[in-house]
Amino acid sequence: MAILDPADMDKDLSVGEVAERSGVAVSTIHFYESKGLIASWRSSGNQRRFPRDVLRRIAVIKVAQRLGVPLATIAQALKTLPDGRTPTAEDWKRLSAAWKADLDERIAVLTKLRDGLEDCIGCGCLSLGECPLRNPWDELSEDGPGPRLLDPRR
Amino acid sequence: MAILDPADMDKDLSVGEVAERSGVAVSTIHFYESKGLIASWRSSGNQRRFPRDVLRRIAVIKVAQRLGVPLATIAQALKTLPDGRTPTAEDWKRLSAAWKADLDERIAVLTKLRDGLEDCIGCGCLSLGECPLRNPWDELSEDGPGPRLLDPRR
DNA sequence: TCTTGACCTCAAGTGAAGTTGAGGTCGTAT
DNA sequence: ATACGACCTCAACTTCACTTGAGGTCAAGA
Repeated sequence: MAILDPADMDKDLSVGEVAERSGVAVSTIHFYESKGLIASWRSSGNQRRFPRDVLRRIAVIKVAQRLGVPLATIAQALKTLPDGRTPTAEDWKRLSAAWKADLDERIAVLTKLRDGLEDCIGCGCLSLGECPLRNPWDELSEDGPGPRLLDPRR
Repeated sequence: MAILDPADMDKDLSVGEVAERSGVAVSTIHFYESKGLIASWRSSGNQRRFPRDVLRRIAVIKVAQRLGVPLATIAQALKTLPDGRTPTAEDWKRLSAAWKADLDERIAVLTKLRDGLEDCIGCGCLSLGECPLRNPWDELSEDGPGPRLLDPRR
């Protein structure tokens, strides 16, 4: 099938077309479908057919991944949308704002870690109880019992 | 054996003692040894005995991990030390300075990502070619062909 | 008709950083 | 003498996000 034939512009997409247009591998698309992140119907010959908005869904997934959001969380977020619809601009605003908060948190943790490291490079002590890098239980990062935010790569 | 008997202060440590004093699991110590991060000799009864400086080595490993350095890299760094000695304050200064650069880089990437996201939350476009979040090939993070720094969780 | 290419399913492999379990040994306290 | 805890090895399992491979189907072009 010719790619980008103008007459086909509103037709659903095969898995290969989705792969080409979204930049992800075919196997990844299968995988996302198995995880419920995207959906397809089947042609008479049992081939997947994707509505065009799958491209936007994949875009959202990819951006969320760059933000460090795990696939399972992305899947959950997408399921909160009415009818499992593809995120509108409004939906995206809500989702991305939430994810941005996690990102902020992670940046804050890493920044504190860096500052602690800066203080510590000179001393070379690494002494337990004195060195802020040694035990994660101080203000460097709220750890210990209690709720835990998005894994800050501790 | 009583723990912390003053008479034993200069003896080598069993794996259980190392675990207790370093706060890592026994299985983790086995694992680190298998990866060449630490070393031990064996007692007459085939039990591991660790020189005391293993505690400092483990401290270095743990801090490096918090910085996001993969174990394989830590292992390599430790091997660059003469005789595979445990890092001195001077060694630590050198190693941690290098790792701090990676950390800085990661923070910079995440910060740019956040800024891009901030600009994008309002628009909700996610349009390829316009949205800075969509393609990682712009100044957001130097990708594409060429050397690649420490994986910025793309 | 035959071959090619895109597609299908399902199972298994990858790598990081360990954890868990089975089955066995060592040494000491009772 | 025996029980107990700490130790031993080795293999297999875990999670995440996929990739790879084997074996099979389907439709179109030469």
